Amino acid sequence: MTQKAKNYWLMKSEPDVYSYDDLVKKGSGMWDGVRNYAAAKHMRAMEKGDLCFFYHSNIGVEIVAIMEIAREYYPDPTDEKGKFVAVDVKPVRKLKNSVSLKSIKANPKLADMVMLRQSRLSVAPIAQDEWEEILRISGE
DNA sequence: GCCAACGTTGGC
DNA sequence: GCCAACGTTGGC
Repeated sequence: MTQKAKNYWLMKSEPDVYSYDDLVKKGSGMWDGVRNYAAAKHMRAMEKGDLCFFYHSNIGVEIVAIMEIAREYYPDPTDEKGKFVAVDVKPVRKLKNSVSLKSIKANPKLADMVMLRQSRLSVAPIAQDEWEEILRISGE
């Protein structure tokens, strides 16, 4: 049974630390280690079944895949102070073609994306029309 | 490796 | 509660 996603997100990871292929290998993953209040706020708003782009920062610098929120937020076990949260994710599929930051910046429809306005934010919301535009660019 | 952007910390 | 100093992120 497929649930319709209510919200769309984007999460960044450095692929030499944790890549989409690592997530596929494991089957599912815990998204932990976020130490930024704005990012944590977004994670708290995530609902099971929401879809999320997997973005590779530093190496590649592109959106490579789609994943799904498999479990809503819970206290991040790696945060001793108990302030931050983690969510569980599972892979959905790789994009047919990765969407580079360059092509996002070049697209006027994507100029207002949160990830461009706040480039250092590791977890960002995506509007539905932005989501669809990125899928279109990726050749889906 | 550099540097801009920006979040966090700590003194007052 | 302000703000300067500092640390971190992430693109290039």
